Amino acid sequence: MWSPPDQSGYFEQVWTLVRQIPVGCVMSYGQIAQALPVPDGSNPESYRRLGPRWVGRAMRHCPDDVPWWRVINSQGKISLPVDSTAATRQRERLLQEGVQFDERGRVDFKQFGWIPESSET
DNA sequence: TCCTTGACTCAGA
DNA sequence: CTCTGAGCCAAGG
Repeated sequence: MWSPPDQSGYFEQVWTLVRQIPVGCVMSYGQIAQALPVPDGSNPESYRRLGPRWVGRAMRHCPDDVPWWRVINSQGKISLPVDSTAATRQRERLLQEGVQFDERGRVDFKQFGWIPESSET
């Protein structure tokens, strides 16, 4: 959906940030969008709405070296169809890394959520 | 060419 | 806590 002016560049920013998520931690699409700078040609208000979806799109096109499974929605749940192979694989990977799921299949951000150090070195 | 469909989030009932 | 509806733009059938 609605790509930013520089989709490729934005995607790379997303991937770069996702690659920084430590093992055993998770981030939401919204957090990622919020942590990234507002793309040129887009105002903060619109970006607040579109950002998360752009991040989601970036995840769908992410390279193999991006830990996409550490990205979930703001509800702490996997944002993929429950039946899908991808969703199952994501849950398995997170469990492997020590991320625990609620009885309702939710991850507690207070425990596993990761906030970027504002700006890394 | 028109219509459907998106790895989302927030607010309200 | 769970469920619904709105916001926004482009690509594919």
